[in-house]
Amino acid sequence: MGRDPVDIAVNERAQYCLKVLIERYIRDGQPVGSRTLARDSGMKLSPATIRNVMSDLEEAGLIASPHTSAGRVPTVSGYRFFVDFLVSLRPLDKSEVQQMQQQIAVGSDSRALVSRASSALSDLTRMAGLVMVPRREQVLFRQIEFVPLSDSRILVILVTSDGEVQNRVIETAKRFSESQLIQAQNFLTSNYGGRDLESMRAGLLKEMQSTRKRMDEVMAQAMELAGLVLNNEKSEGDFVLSGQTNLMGFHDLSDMTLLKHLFDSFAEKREILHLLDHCMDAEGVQIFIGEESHYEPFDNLTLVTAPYETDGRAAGVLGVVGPTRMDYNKVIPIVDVTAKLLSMALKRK
Amino acid sequence: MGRDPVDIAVNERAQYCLKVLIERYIRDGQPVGSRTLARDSGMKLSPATIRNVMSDLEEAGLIASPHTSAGRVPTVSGYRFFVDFLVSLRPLDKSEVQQMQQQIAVGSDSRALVSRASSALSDLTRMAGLVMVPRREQVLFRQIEFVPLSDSRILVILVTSDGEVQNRVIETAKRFSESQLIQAQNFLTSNYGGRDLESMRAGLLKEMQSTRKRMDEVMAQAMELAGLVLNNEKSEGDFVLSGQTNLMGFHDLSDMTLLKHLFDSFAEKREILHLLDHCMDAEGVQIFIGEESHYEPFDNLTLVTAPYETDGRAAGVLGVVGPTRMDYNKVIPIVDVTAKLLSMALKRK
DNA sequence: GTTTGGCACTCATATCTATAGTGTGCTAAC
DNA sequence: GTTAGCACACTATAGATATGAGTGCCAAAC
Repeated sequence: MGRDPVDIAVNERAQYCLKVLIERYIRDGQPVGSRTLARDSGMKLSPATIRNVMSDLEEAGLIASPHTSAGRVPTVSGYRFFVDFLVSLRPLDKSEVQQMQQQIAVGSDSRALVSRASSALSDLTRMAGLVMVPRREQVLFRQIEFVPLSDSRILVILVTSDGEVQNRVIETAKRFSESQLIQAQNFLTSNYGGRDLESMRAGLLKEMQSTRKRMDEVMAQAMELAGLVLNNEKSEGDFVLSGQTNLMGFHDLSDMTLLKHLFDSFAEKREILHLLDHCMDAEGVQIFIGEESHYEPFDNLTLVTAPYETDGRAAGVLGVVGPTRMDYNKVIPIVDVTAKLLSMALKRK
Repeated sequence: MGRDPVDIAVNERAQYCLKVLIERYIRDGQPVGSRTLARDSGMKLSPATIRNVMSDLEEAGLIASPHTSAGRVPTVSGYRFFVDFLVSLRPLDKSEVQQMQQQIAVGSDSRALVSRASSALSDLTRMAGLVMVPRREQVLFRQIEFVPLSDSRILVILVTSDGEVQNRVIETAKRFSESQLIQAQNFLTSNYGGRDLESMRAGLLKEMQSTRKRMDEVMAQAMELAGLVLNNEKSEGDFVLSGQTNLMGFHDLSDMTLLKHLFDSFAEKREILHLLDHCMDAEGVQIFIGEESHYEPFDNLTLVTAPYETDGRAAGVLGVVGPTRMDYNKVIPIVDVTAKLLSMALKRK
């Protein structure tokens, strides 16, 4: 890996060369040689001089050559240095923002919002868009309904503050009368309405333990039912993915086997959720270049994320996935703005 | 295309050769030559004789050679002849069926059932599984609920006989009181409960036209709301796809661009639904080989479908998608059995 | 008339070779 | 510190050549 990139060896001129080199490489995917770099840089230096500079950069581990006589390409450290210190972000123009705002803000439930945000991300970046659904701690319990389907089957509908509906069919041992069910749902709604799902779940558990004996059988069952719904698979979180197929267009990602692994891991979700969870705490845009994510299917891919919030509290994370050689200047602002727009769209509830 | 495949030229021996050739080609994907075919066929014939037979088969348009000096590969007509007359279906063993039955039958709502059937298909065939969700005509309206979210936003929940829940947030111009909403949902539930969604939709439309003037404002709105939900995107039908990435493993399907188109068309859904619709009427397993589907992304792919039913009436279609060179002997029974199992699982409701 | 062996021919694939082009590293001069 | 020049390394490309699989056809055998 060489020495620390921010080494004395890498002076301002070298940094500028790195910037030009990376931008050039991002543009057309070819290793760039000293000749082209000398021309591109605009500085009045001969290729030979540039070669010395490039040699320094290679020494510092920021660039590398695929083989003896090709130009140089950025290494992961090179990209890292670039996104940390050298990017010149290209802000979206107002019309783009407006269009996007419109696209996202066509209100309704948060699920639809999230889904549209994801589409917006993939459309704008032409890569894969990724939006985590709001974490449960942020979602308040509003109402529960029990709908009898047959003697032993009950449909439980859980409505949350964001207009989201979760439902599940449950098999019960004994039969409940209509009035019993109504009684149960009134109890739950009045006792837990307005609390967030996590605390509701905890409260239910506690209550069930402490009052197991003397509690009305129906109530106990109702709580159990509600508990079942809350134990939903989604409890670990979930995300919406768009534009997965966009990744199939990139020449950089032409290895079918690797791409298959990637897609499988998108479908698997678990590991990726784990990865996204990590980004919740961060302040703004966060970037994982290649192996930095420590998640094998993302090798030679880059993940750009940003957290979004509802009413000032962190609610989730969104981002895009694309080849390491992506247009960071453009992508970073897009992710940033999308997160902000989504936060705004989720606010007025 | 040559003459009609069932030509005089293609006698019994030739058919047998075709069968052996196709099974061999399916096994290892290489064009098969006269030499190997002579050995494989088991008949005591020299390669030279086989060459004559193959020449006849080529004449009939059932096989072709990629170039002058390769073996022969089946054409679409060849596969067609094979699946129509030559397949020796390899029935699943009891344990497989049982395992599958178990996997599918873990009751609950039809959506989950459909989803598990799709997974089963893709797992067993190692290709992509496809299950259309039951058509609306087969689904009965059970209950509707209006949940006020804010002054102008109402959550509409529609419960159907199969335990399926559709929901949608609706913006209304004016505010409704809680009791008005309850009144509306009672009206709808008692008037339309037990009818299928299509007839409910039609009935609502008619009612709204004939009684527009003298109808209670709330009822009108309620009907409009219900109508909105019924006009759901899903009204055209929907399907669940599994194991899409399985298709990325096949050497036959290594063209990334084509695969991208295929995946995009899976996401698009419309055209594929159209295709599946066509298979509803058929009796048993139906097969579309390559261009037979007349749907471009399916060129050099094969779609094997079978309709399934609920309570004796056709309800939907399921199937698998894979390379034309698939193991028909195995796949056809799998699709057949899955359809039957799904029909059984949907029955007891 | 069906089957077979023999032989010439075709074409894809692999291997080698030559060549051109690109870009580097090093050294010596400015 | 910068530049020019030169030898060297490596890739990519094309052409030449060989190899091998498989066909088509014909004449002889069954």
